[in-house]
Amino acid sequence: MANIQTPNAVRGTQDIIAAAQESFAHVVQSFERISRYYGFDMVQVPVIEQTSVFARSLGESTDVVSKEMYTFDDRGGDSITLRPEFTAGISRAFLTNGWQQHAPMKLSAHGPLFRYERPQKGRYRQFHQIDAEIIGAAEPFADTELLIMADQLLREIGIDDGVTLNLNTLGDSESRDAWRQALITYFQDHRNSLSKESLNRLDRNPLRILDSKDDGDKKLCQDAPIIDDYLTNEAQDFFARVTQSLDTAGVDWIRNTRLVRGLDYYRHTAFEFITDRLGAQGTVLGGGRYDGLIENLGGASTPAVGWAAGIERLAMLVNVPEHNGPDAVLIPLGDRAMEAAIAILSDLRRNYIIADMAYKGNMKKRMQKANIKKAKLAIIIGDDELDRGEAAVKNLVSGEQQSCKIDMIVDYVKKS
RNA sequence: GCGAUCGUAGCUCAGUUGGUUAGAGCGCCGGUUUGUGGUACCGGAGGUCGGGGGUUCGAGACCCCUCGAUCGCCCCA
Repeated sequence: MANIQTPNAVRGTQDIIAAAQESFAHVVQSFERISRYYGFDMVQVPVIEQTSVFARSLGESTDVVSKEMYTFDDRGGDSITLRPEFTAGISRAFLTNGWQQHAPMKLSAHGPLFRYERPQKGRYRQFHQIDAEIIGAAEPFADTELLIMADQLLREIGIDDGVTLNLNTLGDSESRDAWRQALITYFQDHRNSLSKESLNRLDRNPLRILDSKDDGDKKLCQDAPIIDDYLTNEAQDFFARVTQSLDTAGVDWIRNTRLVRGLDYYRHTAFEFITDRLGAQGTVLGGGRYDGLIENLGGASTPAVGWAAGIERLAMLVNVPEHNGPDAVLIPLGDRAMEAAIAILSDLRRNYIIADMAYKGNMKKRMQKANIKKAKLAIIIGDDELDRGEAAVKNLVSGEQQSCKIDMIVDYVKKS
């Protein structure tokens, strides 16, 4: 062997097989199915976008934009960014393709995202999300529909009992700005008791202080102004209609007045489905309304709502039952038998029977292989059987063995 | 970006205050069984102890650097 240092996988990336892959696929498949039921169209959007797509929409001062994006100049000198989230790219697609004509549009997507963060459990540099957006709908029903859909998804993948829907409103721009100002004033007055991190947040993202895990901050937040006192009548009404519809639909939720979202574009409804089973990475699905985003990208004022969920995080909570082994494993012995086995194997598979072949080693090895794969039947073909036009079929669960005409094997396997 | 813990065989781990040829279980390969799996018994292969440097007569163990993982902060899905 050449003395070459094998390159490692890039930090924060992972290779997913076996049970983890099963769980991952289960989440994606459930999402695809459910999004069809809810009338969403799947979209594919690029993994790379012009950097400005994200810089303008997420907010220049957010952590995602200011220090977590994979940004580089391509060979033509354009600034390109690997998408750190879906919403901005989908909004860009909405504008550049003239999809306004289809509004309101219900779109869903899934795929890899990239953020340059310190990896830990449930947090990776290449990670994957499922994503659902409704663009061009200002009605509270759009918010509700997305939440009902999220709730159904979590139920269907079987993790709803460990996850709680936290709901809040950030109000319209007017409410949000007034509240934000009141918060700044309040925290300015108490800046001596703020933690170092929160002092930092005071300039960049004061709403986030409400999310602080520092005990001193938490205490301070109890008496901080809450959004309810700053909501306009319209904003109040909007939120009331969302919560009422959720109750109508039987979706459980709790009000969390300290829930704010990290990205600048959120207005009105903000929500997170939170679990305590993933340590620091408790948010499993999150989103809200982003009425201002499309304008930030140079489009006409367009209301929109959406959410995204981390596939890895969901997959870690999911319990996928071990899938069955093949219905049959062929065990040919000798060259003639091999040819016969290829014919049988093709025949089985064309009849939608899960089948495989053990073609290495001696008889014992091949039987072991069939056993390890958890096959129901082993179909043994040697020269003796071949001469009689038969195969020996052994039931690996009961241990019983019978012979079967080769042209009857498909029927035989189907019946057992 | 900050703090803590960790990194020994394919996997999970043991390795005493630094002391000869670094161990176990599982897995893998072979045999008991040259056409019959799961069980059992016997044998075997497999390690530059994450990487680099240093201290020492001697380093898997101690020190420094580096890479990676995990946990927390931060951030977020």
